[in-house]
Parts: sequence; C-alpha cells; structure tokens
Amino acid sequence: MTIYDISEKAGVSIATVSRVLNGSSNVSEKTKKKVLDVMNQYGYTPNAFARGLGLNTMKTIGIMCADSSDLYLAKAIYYIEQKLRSHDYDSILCCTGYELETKMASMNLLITKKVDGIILVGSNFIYEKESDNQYIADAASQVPVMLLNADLDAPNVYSIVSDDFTSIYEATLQMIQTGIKDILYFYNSSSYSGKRKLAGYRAAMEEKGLLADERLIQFYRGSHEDIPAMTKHLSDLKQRNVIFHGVIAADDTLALASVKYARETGYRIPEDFSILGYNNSMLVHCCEPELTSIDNKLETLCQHLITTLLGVLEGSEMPKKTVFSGEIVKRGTTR
Amino acid sequence: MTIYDISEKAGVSIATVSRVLNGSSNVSEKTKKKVLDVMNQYGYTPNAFARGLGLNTMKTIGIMCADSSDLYLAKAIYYIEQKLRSHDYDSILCCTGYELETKMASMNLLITKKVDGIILVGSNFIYEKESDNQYIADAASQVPVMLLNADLDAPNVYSIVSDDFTSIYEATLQMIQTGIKDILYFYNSSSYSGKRKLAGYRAAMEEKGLLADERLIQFYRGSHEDIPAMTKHLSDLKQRNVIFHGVIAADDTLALASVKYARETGYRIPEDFSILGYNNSMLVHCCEPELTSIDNKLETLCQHLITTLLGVLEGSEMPKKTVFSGEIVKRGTTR
DNA sequence: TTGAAAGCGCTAACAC
DNA sequence: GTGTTAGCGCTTTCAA
Repeated sequence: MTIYDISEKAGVSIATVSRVLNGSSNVSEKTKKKVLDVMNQYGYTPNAFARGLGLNTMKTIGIMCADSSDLYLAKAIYYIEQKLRSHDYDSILCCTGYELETKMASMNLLITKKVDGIILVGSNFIYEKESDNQYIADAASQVPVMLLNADLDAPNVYSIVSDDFTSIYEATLQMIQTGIKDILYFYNSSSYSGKRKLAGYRAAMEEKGLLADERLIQFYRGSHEDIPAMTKHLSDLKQRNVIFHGVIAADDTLALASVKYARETGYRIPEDFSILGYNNSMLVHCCEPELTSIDNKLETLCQHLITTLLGVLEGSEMPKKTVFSGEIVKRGTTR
Repeated sequence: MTIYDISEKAGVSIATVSRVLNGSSNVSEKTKKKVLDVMNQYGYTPNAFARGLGLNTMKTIGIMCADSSDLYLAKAIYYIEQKLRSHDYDSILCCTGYELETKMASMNLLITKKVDGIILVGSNFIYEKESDNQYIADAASQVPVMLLNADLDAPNVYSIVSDDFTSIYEATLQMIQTGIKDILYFYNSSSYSGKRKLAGYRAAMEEKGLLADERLIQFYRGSHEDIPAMTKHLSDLKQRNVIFHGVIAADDTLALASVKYARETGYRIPEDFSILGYNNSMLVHCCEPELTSIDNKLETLCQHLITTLLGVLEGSEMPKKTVFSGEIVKRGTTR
C-alpha cells in the first residue's frame, strides 16, 4: 500500500493524498473524507523512510546512557522517554558502557541514524581532559546535544543540572551541627556531578575546620550494585584505624552499605552513627531506619530538559544552562 | 554531502561509491582507496533514510516495556540493547505504561517506524481475554514479535520464558519441608508469569494439604516501589487474624517488605519466619539477613531471545517457545 | 481545490 | 571493474 495505490482507489492525485496525510487545509471536506475512507479500508500506513527522506527528519531523539540498569539512570530514561513521546518524538536508546571509545561509537551511530537531537543521561560523559570531550562538540555541530546532570561549554550543547554542590554542602553542615565531627565521604564516581558533590563536602568540612584526615574521603571502585563489596570497603578501614561516626554517601547504594557497616560494627543509628544518601530512590525504604537522602528532583530536571530541547528544535533561543536545587528528605538515619 | 558529491570529487560513478560503502568486493583497491579518502576528507555520512527507502529496513528493533524504571525490566532492556547492538541492530525504546490502550498505541508507532522486529519485555503484555491480545497477533503479521517471560500462541510470535511455575513450586516445597505450614503468597501482578508463579505455590501447598485459608494468597495493588505500603498491607492482615510464618514473594521488593513486616512483628529471621524473593536482584543485599531469592537467569533468557530473533530475521526456522529453569539462591532468610 | 512533476539519497539490476 | 538508470514512497513547488 503506497500513496499511489490510495490515490488511484480514491480517484485523486498523490498530492491530494499527501495533503490529507499532513492535515493540509486546502482540501475539500468531500475529497478528504473519500481519501480517508480508502486509507482506512486498506489499512494504509505511510512509509516512514520515504517521509524521512523528504523531510530529513524522523522525529527521533537519541538517548545515550552508560547503563540503563542503573537505578537512577533508568528512572531518568523513563521520564525522558515518556515526555518525548507525549510530544510525538520517539527515542533510540544506546547503552554505551563507561568507556570513551564505546561512547564515541554510539554517538556516531546516532548521528548516522539522523536523530534530531541527542540526550546524554548522567554525568559520566564529560571527561577531565578537555580533548576527550571533543566528541560531544563534534556531535553538537550536527544536532543539539542535551546534558542531564553534566556541564560542557560548547555551541549547541545545553546543560540541565541539579546543584549537587550546595545539596551536599548543606547536608554536611547539618550533620556537623548534630555534633558529628568525623564524617566520612563515600563515593564511586569522579564524574562532573561526582566532583561537585565531593567539593560540597570539602567546603563544609573545611569551613568547620574538620578535614584533618584525607582518609575520610573514600572512593569505592567496583560494581555499582555490589553492596557487600561496598560494606567490606568500609570495614577494611577499621583495620587502618580510620574512625568515623557519620557517612555522606554519593548515592543511596553506598548509603545502604554504610547502614550495613554501622550495624555490623555495633553502632546504633542514628544515636551513634548518621548516614545520608543521595537520589532519594526506592532504596531509602530498604533499610531500618529508613534513609535520609537528597532528592535531586529528577523528574523536574527531565521535564526541563525536554522543554529546552523542543525549544531548540523549534529554533527558539534557549538557556544554555539550567540549575535546580536539591532537597534533603529527612528520615531515620540522621539526627 | 551526498553520494553524488563524493562520486564527483573522486571521479567515479555513484554506483562505485555505493559499492565501497557496502563493502562490495567488485572494486579495485585503488579506486576503493580513492573513494574512501574523499569520504574521510569531507566527513561524509550516508543518509540512513535513503538507504532505508531502498532496502526497506533500517536495522532497528522496537523494544516495548511497561516501565523502564522497574528494576527487573531495566536489567532486561540493558541486556537486550547490548546484544542487539553487538549484532549491528539498534533499538527504539517504548515505555508503554500498563494500559492496553497505550500499549496498542506504542505498537502502532513501532510498526509505522518500520522496525524489523518487536520485543515485548515482561509478561504484562498478555491479557486474560484472548481478544485483548489481538494487537500482538496483528503486529506479528508484519514483523516478528518476541515475548520475554510471556507466552502467546500466534504465527510469527516467539516466546522465551523462565519456568516460574516450577521455581516457585519447588521453593514452596522446600519451605514446607523446613517445617512451616502457614506460608503466605504475596504478589502484585496477574500477568502470565504472575499466574504461573501463583499456580506453583498452589500446587505445592495443595500437594501437602496446606491450603486451608485463601486469605494466605495476598494481592498487593499499589506502586511497585512503595515498600512501606507493601509492609502495611501485611500488617493489616494481623488485624484480620491472618497468621503466617513464611512468605513466598513474587518479587524481591515484596520480599523486602515482608522482611520489614517480620521485623516489626518481632519475628526472628529465619528462626521464626522465612522469606523467599524472586529475581535475585540487587535488593537481596539490602536487608539483614540477606534474601533468599530465585534467579530466573535473565541474561540467558535475553541472549536466547536475541539469537532467536536474529534467526527469524534471517529466515531460519526457530523454536516458537524456549523454556529455561530458574534456580533458588539460598541466603539468610530461609532455613 | 486539485494535479503534474521534480526532487530527497541511496541500492541494485543491467550494460559495457 | 565500472557506469547508467530505474525505482523506493513521500513532500512540495508550480500551474491550472
């Protein structure tokens, strides 16, 4: 079934069929109905490739994320996909892994597929070395690139971020105010957002003159899902005489591991030991007491990301960078 | 930059350029190099739409899932996307929600986009009423449809399932053998796979003459992430004098809620109370003691799904239904 | 309000 | 080994 078949059966030209297809106003009600009837009768569906060829767009956005099974990224993808669909766009998903090389490959693939825009979900797409970010600038020379929770200053690149620095800064101050001096910072990513969080912790600790021991800053490398391994990481610190009575964790998984650690060590939570998580994910309900965590307003971020993207695609002037504040959701693991 | 531009600059015909592009052997090394050089020099990328128009395929698979932020579905999507990409296919993701209507809409969209195949992730796409599954059969008349953890007998529809019935059946028997007679079944989905699980529980309990009280079968309706609500569901049973000392849960989230319930009620785990989860997700590490759970071999299922799909696309004869066995991973919540 | 016809960029059958 | 050419199905001027 092509537009030719329909035009023939309906006794009109293909141009008319095309007009009906695209809701052009310059068609008489009568012919319109006739054409529509024939279309329904034969169950006609326009060929997306042919349309794409002519219009040079298929209303598709490329979504890249390192690992769609990561709790946080999965949620972001969910929001983004929903909101795109409601605006009649759909999305090609690429799970890129964490290597620069595979990220570049995915990027090229999306460009090849002629997506109308690209969304990078998560801060791990931005690298320390500026030249390693060139692939993003290159892509942006072809289509708009949106960054969720990351920041890069380049033409046609737009950033939507949560103010991780301030969130952690304030949460750390709060914990200090409850009387804890030896607060450990526990993280597993040195991405853009990861560095901002760490800086927030540092700023608060230094402001209060508490950052005596650099060993209070602990980087966990290992699977993002392996909670026992994270717990072990903390236990191992005991042997090295690193003592702490509070943990600021860069995500809820790490916080959960900290809860386990505190339990095993015999601390009461929150009387002897405080823990703060990040993301306010479903994991906050997975321990006893429930986890105090920072809500970084993911849905709001995604909403704005899409709004900005659609604006850019329409040719409007849009803000290069949008920053939202997080919020500390107080539960049982902090005083 | 089109194939015409390249052919001109390289001093060859477009056919030759096309041959180089598609790795055809009938090109001399010399011309091949010449063409390749020009391509690189101008940064040429072939237009996917034009290619799609000619070949009538864009090597794209549609993936539908109700909610990509669901822990289990997200993992499945991850595996599927990875494996597809390694075979040079990419994927359009549709998060359909749980309504039949939106599922049908997504299905149509994918067909419109001319995907080469459709994968339905999760068992909630199959309905009780046969006529409600017609949309799948319809889609299958156009492209192969793959079901992950669901089953439908229709032409061009292929099923890859885990044997949920047997897994739960055996786990229930095991729990009974540890001396527990009042085992509650806790579930939140009446999908194909949900029903198979329940049947497994029923079979085991009836075999041992233990299914006296239908109230031991509890359906939780509510958010799939709201663990406190699930816990409350169990607590409310106490008021109705439903007593139980074991829980077979249809997924790890429900199991986690059961752990909380047991804690609150003052039961010791596993001395007074046993709990079994399902999916063997990261959540198993999120409680104390860690959760015994059924591993349904998701990665294996996904691997076979892709293999089968690729086979079908190549025109090979492929099994309509493939069944894998699950495995009980014993941890601390059962004796 | 409608129709004719020229692309859009590529593939593949056919000719040389 | 290489070139010519006819589609693929649709959109969009331009005329009527």
